Amino acid sequence: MLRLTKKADYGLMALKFLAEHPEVHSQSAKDIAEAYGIPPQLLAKILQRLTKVGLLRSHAGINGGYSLSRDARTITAFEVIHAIDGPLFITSCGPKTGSSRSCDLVDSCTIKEPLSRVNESISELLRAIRIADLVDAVPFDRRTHAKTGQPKSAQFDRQLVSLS
Amino acid sequence: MLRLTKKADYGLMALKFLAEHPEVHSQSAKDIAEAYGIPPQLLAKILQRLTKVGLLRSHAGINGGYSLSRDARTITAFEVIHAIDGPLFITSCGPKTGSSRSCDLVDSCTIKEPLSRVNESISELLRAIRIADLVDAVPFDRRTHAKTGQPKSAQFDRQLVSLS
DNA sequence: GAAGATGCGAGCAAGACGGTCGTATATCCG
DNA sequence: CGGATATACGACCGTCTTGCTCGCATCTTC
Repeated sequence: MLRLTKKADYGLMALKFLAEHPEVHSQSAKDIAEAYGIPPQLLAKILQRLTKVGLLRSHAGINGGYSLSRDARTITAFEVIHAIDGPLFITSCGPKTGSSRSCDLVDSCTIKEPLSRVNESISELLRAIRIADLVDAVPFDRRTHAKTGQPKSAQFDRQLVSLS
Repeated sequence: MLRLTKKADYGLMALKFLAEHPEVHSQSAKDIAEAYGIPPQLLAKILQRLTKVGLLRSHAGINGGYSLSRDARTITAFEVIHAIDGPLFITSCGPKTGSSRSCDLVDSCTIKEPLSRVNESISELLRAIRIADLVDAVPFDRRTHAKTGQPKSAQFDRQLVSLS
């Protein structure tokens, strides 16, 4: 499984949408939701959460809506996912006995430590992906014919290529 | 969350346990479960699934149990997770309209394609980790003092270091 | 044939997830 | 002012997943 939630998907899609329309001052949650067929009220709540963590700026009132609070090239997928889904642990047992329900085999779980390094790697992977990268992305079938001169995000490609 | 299930954790722990005790011909599910405080019946089902995909060999009867069907250095974490949790997709929408419930915005999901590359990267990451690597793993605080001459799995370290 | 093991299906409680509703509040415009 | 449009927020709810148990059949050794 290892999949992220629909809410995180929606959040990323919304940020991408905002990044694609920089000329519009602010887009309402309803507008974005209709563009993708997302339940408007659900998206609204997601955008509110993204606003609370400072990724978005909100503006109420007529012609109000949301806008990116930072440049799309500085917002990482990790931030978005973390804001919506909370901290990600590949191990089922969280690292701390804090707020999260720590499983009862914290001491006997011999596998948690080596996998926490994988966890860190995935985090770094997501930290290397920025909203701007999603905007520039090209479908696979067109990718082969794309002129590769000066890609927008060299680090993004390097990260992925080095692993495949 | 992006975490793998407890079942996958249990499966990896069990395989690691088997890899750590190569001298014993076969360990029963009950023995392994007691070693880690895992519900025996649940672990039994997990091991049965791992047997069905060919990662384990089972033997019924008295003094029966499970044993690795291949060398621990050839079994990847990806195989185990895939066998237990099924295929992993970082996007909430599966790639095919097949068995899995494909979400209704397959066409409007503009984010699925770029993230599928991340998905592939994570797969490669897990494919690079073998059960033998889990056995050799050393806790972090002891890791700094460990003599690094000839590590057991150079590729494992290289993969992780290159990302952190 | 009894004991100890796997194989397998059904079932079940708790929680997560996706989504809705209602209401309060802020802002713009006429 | 007052209506229209938007965000802010909490409560709620149905459904699916997850973790786990139970029961029974089957296999194998002593």
